[in-house]
Amino acid sequence: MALKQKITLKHIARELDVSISTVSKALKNSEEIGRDTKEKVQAFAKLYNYKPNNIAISLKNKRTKNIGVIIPDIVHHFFTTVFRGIEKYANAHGYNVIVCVSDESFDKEVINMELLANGSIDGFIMSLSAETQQKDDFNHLKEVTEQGIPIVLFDRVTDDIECDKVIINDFEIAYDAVTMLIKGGRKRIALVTTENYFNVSKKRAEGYWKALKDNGLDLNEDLILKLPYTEVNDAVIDDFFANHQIDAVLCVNEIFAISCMRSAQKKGLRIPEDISFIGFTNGILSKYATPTLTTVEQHGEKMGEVAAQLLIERVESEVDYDEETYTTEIIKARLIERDST
Amino acid sequence: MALKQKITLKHIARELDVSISTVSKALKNSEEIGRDTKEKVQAFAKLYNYKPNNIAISLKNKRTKNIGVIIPDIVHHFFTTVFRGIEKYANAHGYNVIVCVSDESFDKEVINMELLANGSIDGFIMSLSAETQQKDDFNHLKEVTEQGIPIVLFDRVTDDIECDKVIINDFEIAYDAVTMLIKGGRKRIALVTTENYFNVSKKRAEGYWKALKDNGLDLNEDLILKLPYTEVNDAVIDDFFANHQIDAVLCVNEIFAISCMRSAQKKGLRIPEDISFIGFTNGILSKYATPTLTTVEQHGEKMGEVAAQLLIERVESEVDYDEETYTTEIIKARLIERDST
DNA sequence: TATTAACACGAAACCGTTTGCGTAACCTCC
DNA sequence: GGAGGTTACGCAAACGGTTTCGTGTTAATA
Repeated sequence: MALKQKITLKHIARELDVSISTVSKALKNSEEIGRDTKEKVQAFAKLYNYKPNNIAISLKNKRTKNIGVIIPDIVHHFFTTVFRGIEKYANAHGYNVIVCVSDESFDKEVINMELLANGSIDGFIMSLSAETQQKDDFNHLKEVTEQGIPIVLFDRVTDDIECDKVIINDFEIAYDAVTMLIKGGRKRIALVTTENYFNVSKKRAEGYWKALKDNGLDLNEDLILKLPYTEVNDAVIDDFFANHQIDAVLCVNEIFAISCMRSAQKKGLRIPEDISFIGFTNGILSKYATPTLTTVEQHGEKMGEVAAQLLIERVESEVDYDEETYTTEIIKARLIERDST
Repeated sequence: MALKQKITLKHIARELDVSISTVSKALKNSEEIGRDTKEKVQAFAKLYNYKPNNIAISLKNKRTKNIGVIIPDIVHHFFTTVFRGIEKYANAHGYNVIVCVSDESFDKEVINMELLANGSIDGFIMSLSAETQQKDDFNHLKEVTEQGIPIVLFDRVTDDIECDKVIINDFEIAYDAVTMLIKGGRKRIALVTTENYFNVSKKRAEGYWKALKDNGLDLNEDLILKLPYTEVNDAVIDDFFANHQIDAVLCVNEIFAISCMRSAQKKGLRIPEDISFIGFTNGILSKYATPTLTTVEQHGEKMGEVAAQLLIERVESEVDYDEETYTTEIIKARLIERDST
């Protein structure tokens, strides 16, 4: 479809028989331009609904007012809430958001970043894909930062890259959750988690261990179930519950928690009388499960807002730090108690 | 943060002592340029990792390779799946996706569209906000199409705008769902829906009516519950179930369905023995509810792909139709039977 | 030897804006 | 009446590419 001619400065200039620069200045209400001319130009521009071309301005300013967001998955409650926070803050500050989904794939992450890094965006907000964390390869991030494009990492971060970061206090909140279970009289507390290369899972596991230790409980490796993040295999979970004496479970996400609850219920256990459950991510599932699930609210929207704020501030700061100083913001998670505990 | 100088054609040209045009052509492997020069330029470009500036290309081509997506909500299973489809297809065809969330607000929808329409995108894919449907005001869409920017509407569409559309067969699938309930022996079938200004809800309601009528059942207005789309008020639902004899419920979304199931369960009804439930949107809730929910799979991802395809084809078609001919693609929904029926 | 075609490259326009600087025209004041 | 100061505007470069057309050099042909 051929675009119909949008009106440009040139058209206005030709029509009013003045120069392009005069039109430009007149529309900006420049002192340089005479009263009459300004009024004439502004009236004409309004009449024909002139809007400056963003692309041309981007080229001139070397600023696109676009933020690139790269997340592993969009059909995922936590990421969507973070995204909402980003979008909200960005929009309120005149920025648009370009989203790319890495689909947990290293290659897609690389490709997406390269695509966007060629002028399309002023900076990145991202959460690392599973594969990237597993490979432990962050050269694509390094290249981007070396080009002077700022990155803000959230949730799934890495120490290998120097940039602003936004995370939750995974260790502490897991510690608190397990401590709460113990205070409630639970002794055989299971942990259902993903592989360790997930930074966050690792920290949550450490919080779990520490809480057990601090309360005089042994760390029983048998009570730790590691599941692939992709597909929940109910048989494995059923097996786990069949072969272990468990009176409480900490799960690193909602789906794991719900699946475990179902398995326990199938086995005839009563929740929370016989067994308690705590999950991560205060999503729709936790709220509507039967029984409702006690869970860790990660304040995703807040994370997104903070991430966007950090990025925009850095993009707009004209200062060129000799020794750049990056901050890591920690969003305090909160335990929401419901019927599963 | 000051951007470090990215390498441009000009740099390469100066360095190799050739003209900018030669460099440009050499990198495009133009026949015009000699073998030696080409190799020299290409090697140099590779060495310094030259990548053309997207913005400059956009300005020249008047094509951004960006798609603007405007949806009412991002923290919503259906919209995220559609988005995933859009993103997937778009990315595979070299397009990026800029997302704006209207938040069900007319004003935000207008502002977002105006912002993006000034050169940032080649076309829109959108689903109308609740407020827009309620106000029945589509001038912002008209303005955009009159500028020659194509729009593809999905799910929440309007007849007032001539453009490509992607919808599901809401009427038929609601008809089928209710018919199934009737065949299962249900007689007092409730409909839990939103206000009528939602195009889709209206069509679903019509399917519901038709199925009742075709099977000799009376349409009982008492058995229709209209809820606000924003917040589910459990008290209202409890009230509804307390005061009506109901043996089956068709809900226009997942949340309504789950909320209703809980209310029925509270009342002591057994699902599906005493009462059956069917919802719309095959999301995470339907899958993990107890009992699992029979639901209408809308194939959101497919919708997204089709929408993206329609848009991209229109954007890339050079033809300027005298009488533009628009298509409305209907994605066939599918009933997924689970334990609630 | 003069004509011409092929080759390899550069100049310049263009996309739409912004902005520093130059300058014509008028005014003012001594 | 010339110096100096405003005022109001235009020119041109710049952002980073693409592309059309022109041209100098060489080699093939008449």
